[in-house]
Amino acid sequence: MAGVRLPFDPIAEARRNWGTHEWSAANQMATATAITRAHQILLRRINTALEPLGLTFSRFEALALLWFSRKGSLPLGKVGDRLQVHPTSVTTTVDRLEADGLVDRIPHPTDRRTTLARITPAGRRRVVQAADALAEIGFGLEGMSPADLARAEGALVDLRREAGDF
Amino acid sequence: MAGVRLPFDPIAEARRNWGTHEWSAANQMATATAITRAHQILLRRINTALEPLGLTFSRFEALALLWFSRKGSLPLGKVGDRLQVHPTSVTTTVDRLEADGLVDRIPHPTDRRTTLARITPAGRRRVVQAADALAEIGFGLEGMSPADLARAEGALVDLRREAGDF
DNA sequence: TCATAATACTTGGACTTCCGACTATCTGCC
DNA sequence: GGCAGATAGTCGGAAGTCCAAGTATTATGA
Repeated sequence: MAGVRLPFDPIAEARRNWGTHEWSAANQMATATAITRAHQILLRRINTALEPLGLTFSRFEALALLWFSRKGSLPLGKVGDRLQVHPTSVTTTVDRLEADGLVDRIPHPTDRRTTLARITPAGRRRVVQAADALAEIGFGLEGMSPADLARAEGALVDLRREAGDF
Repeated sequence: MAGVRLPFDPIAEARRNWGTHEWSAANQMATATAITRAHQILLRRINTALEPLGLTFSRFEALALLWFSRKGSLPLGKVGDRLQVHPTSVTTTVDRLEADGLVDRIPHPTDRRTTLARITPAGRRRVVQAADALAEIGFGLEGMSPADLARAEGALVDLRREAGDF
């Protein structure tokens, strides 16, 4: 809805409707749009690069999380917390990874409610290939200078922290 | 996959695998993650705020685009171009808006292939309420200072321009 | 002129995400 | 000890996204 050179009237009308918020609201709208578009671009490029490997970005994120973990396994709930997604999404994602033999489910040693997702040797090989493929395309961020990368990351830190991302 | 304090070994391992890309790749991964998380946070807050109005962010975006347009109507293809979404998504979105009486489909005056989506009076009333509701929550960006808003927007400009967003 | 290519939109299918509801298990406190 | 409430994961359903394929219409150029 922006990115989209907005004609003149609408902005004025929007400002009238938004009352005293006008300035911040307009800026927030512009930034929200920019983040949304950037995410769309990113996701499309990343999924395209991952597609030959039979992965999607969300499956890659889960696999990489296990890869990065000390033991190569994590409770499903922890995966959801780290990736900030709903428990249901974790179930689906792990289902797919398990069907492809990249991960398996094992019971938690002491808590019988808990299931661990564990990366398999095939999963480790695959995630390395995927990381390679993503590095190749600059994680979808080609077009951003090193300075822009740092600026974007820095500007988003407060939002993420305030939302409990870390 | 980050946001997620990464343990030590994995980073070193990733760097070995990513060969000469190490520096930029690590920064790109961090930024890609930041954008992804920011988008998740944003989308969740916005959809929550819009839910009582029977709208979602994508439906709001389409409705706002028509609201902002000079004639209150646009070809479906144009809507997709502006919002950077697949034609199929436009069809679905307009279907929903039309079912709710916020938009209607009318034939293009000269090109019979083309269909125009036109915002209805009810649609105009609804989009104003929605814009209000979003201004109320700062478009999901509460937590970001004015300086951060500008920084984020500025940092993402090149990415979007290079990807043909505007 | 008229066949071929391009454009506009829709349909069907696959994938991801979320929410609400449900089962199983653990924890805490009377 | 034992029951109430919290926690872990899964299932069904709704919504969004995309791709591939199909129909209709317009544009191109030999």
